[in-house]
Amino acid sequence: MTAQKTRRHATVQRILNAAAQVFAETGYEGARVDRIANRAGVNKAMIYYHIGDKKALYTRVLQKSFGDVASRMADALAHAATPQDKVRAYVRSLGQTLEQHPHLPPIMMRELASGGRYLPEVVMTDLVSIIGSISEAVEKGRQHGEFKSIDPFVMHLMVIGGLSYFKTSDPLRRRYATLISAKAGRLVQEDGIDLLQEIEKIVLGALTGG
Amino acid sequence: MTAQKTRRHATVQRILNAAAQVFAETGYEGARVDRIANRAGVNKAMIYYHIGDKKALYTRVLQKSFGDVASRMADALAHAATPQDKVRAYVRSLGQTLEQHPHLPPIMMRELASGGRYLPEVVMTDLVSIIGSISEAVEKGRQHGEFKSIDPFVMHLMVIGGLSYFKTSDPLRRRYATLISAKAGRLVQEDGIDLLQEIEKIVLGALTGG
Amino acid sequence: MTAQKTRRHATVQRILNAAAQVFAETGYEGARVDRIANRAGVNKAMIYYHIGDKKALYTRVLQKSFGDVASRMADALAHAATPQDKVRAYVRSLGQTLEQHPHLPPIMMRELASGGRYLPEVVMTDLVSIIGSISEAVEKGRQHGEFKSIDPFVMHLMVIGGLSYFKTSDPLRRRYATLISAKAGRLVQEDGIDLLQEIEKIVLGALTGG
Amino acid sequence: MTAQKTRRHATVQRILNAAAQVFAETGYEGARVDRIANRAGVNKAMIYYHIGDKKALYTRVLQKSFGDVASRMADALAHAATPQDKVRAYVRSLGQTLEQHPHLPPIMMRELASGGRYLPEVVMTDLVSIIGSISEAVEKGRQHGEFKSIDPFVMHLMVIGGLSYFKTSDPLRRRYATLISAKAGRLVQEDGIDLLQEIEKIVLGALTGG
DNA sequence: CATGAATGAGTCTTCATTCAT
DNA sequence: AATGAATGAAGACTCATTCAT
Repeated sequence: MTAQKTRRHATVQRILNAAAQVFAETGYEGARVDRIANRAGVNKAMIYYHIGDKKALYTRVLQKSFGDVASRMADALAHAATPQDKVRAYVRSLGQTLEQHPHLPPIMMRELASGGRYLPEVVMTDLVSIIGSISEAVEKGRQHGEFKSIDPFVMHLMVIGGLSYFKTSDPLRRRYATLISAKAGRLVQEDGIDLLQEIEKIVLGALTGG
Repeated sequence: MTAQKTRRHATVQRILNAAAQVFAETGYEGARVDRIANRAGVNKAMIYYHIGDKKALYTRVLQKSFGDVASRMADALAHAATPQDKVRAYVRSLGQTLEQHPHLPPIMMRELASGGRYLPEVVMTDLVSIIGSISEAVEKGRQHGEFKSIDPFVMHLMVIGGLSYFKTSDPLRRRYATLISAKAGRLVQEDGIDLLQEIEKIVLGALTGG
Repeated sequence: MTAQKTRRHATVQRILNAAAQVFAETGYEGARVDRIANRAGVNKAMIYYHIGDKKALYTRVLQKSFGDVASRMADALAHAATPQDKVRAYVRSLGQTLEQHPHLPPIMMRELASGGRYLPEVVMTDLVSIIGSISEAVEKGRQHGEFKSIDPFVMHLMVIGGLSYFKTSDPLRRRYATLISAKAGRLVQEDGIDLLQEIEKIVLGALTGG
Repeated sequence: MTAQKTRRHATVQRILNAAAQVFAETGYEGARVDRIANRAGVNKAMIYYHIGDKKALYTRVLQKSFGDVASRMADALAHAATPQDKVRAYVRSLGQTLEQHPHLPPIMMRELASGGRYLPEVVMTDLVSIIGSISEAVEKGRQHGEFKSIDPFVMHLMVIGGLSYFKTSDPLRRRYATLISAKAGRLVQEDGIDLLQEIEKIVLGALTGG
């Protein structure tokens, strides 16, 4: 029984991982169930057997992925003391989570692009709770006189949007590397760029600056 | 003859506008040629006659849309004198262009999400030139001692990403208005928010601050 | 325009006829849209283009077929004067209609077998109106003292059921011809049997007899 | 060993009963092996283990069901003395058997509708023997001068067809009760109708009547 | 130019059947 | 015997694209 349960769980995980990849690469409409099955190394019918139809599969992927973002963020913020630390932890947590779930930015961006057509409420709750937490930190910093009055929602969108755009523009930056270095010179960094540090610098600069 | 040319031009424009909308709403894979024809009020075969297949249609939409972004930006930067003015003009130009072409953020985000699969080089050239211009302005400000050392590429991604996320999250913000106000309180602004001013504040704050 | 309309109409008719055959032979569940398209000599997608999905196609077939039964019956009864003539016309009309639409008995029987799962209300109205008409005739005959008191609904079920069973048992009677003549002897008639006359004899015998 | 045999037998019976129901409700093509297994409360693979594939299962159901009809009929006719009694016993036996095996009419009707595609010869032998018996009775009645010359095969089809149509039309009569009472008035009876008595009246009326 | 009809290659989904444990 | 997992072959339906008029 335990052996069977383990086997089942492994199959489901393989399916969900493959699905996350394929959905990220091609979007919901472009994703082919066949392709997901192939990449997961399972028979296509097994997806329907273990999970359900394409939409159910997509929802499972969303829940799993976004749930992880929220729980990591909650953890990170809980371990930070001062507002400044919380802001740093916030940027760092987001950055690390997106690093470890490279399918997240594409999926999030497509969801937004389609008006959140398939986004289940559970996921939305997670996302809103993140905004709530960082807003709270910014507000507290303002009350303590450490921070200037900055709109935390706009700030959050710039951070998450900037991170997403950076991550997803990677293939383009590689493909058009010569074009870019010709037109934009040394200003566009190589992989070596410490993205999170730069974002942190901009955010804290705006919050604390002159 | 001229009358015919005008008619033809009008038809093509109607098709391109309809296509921009549909591609923005549903993405390339989700877009249906039938739907585009319907929304343009033309017979489906006319799309093939006037423009070509779905891919060609998509490329035309991309070129038309992104070309406009670049030319407006060039214009805006040319009329700004100081580095600070240039940064303000940059934010304002981007914001206004996206305001007038609401299909742009979704299309851009989906393109990035798919690794720029269909992005033609012409478009890429436009995008890179924008980055080049703003980088130049930032660098000049730094040399003048007005600006701190901020990575202009990361800054640009935060601006364009923030704008895109803000625009495209509108339907979600409406749909989950109650959920949002419950969890994130007054911190999430209503439509009244002056988005561009907030972004400007953050960017200039980071560039000039403390 | 007229040429196109004619062409369209012809295609639709070919589809409906083929569908009636295939639904009769194999039932709704057993029918293959591919097979219907083949038999109609049209591309499968044309069925969806002209009519709709499998269910819509089935409904169309039912309406067309049963509608014909009802209108022929109304016609036949209108031209009969006395109750006895009406009963004769009733049997004859049913018999002839089923003769000309050999797919009707199988379809009706399967519908009944499945509890009328797909039977649209329009069809039911037709069927009920037939029962109403013959009931009226039987009642009138009873009031005139020509007929004994016979339940017209049961009588109708025996007539329509008997006709259906006779028509649909034809292939079995052929396949097991030797078995039948061995066990049931001369009592089971050949094709030469005048079915309608026999039914008429039984019905009128019961109505007027003894 | 005997305990095991009993267990096995019970399982097989549960499967056959469930299968009879499901085949009756949805036909062979519409029946799902999963559904049969569920309704029987056994694992799907057990059906293949104990009985065989879907077709074998269907054949088993047919044999079991129709075999019962024939043996009950033989019994009933054996206990009837006069031709009239035999006709009464015939109607009554058929009616009671169908009452106790409500899945029989749907299955029989579907078989006929499909030309007896899956009907095994054994079953056909049973059915023919019934016709033989009643034909014999009718013929004897005619020779004794009690009966008029009525074709016993047509009569049988009307009886079995009428019974089948009555039984299977029950759900439709319930669903469209208001429609029916509006159009066909009091003529269509409630459940209280004594169907067998009515059929008997019609059959004996035709056989003996003036 | 314009339109409705036609086509063929998918794409999702289901299901009878078998396998491993 | 019994079970859950696995498989492969359809089958319904869609859609980009082309054709005839």
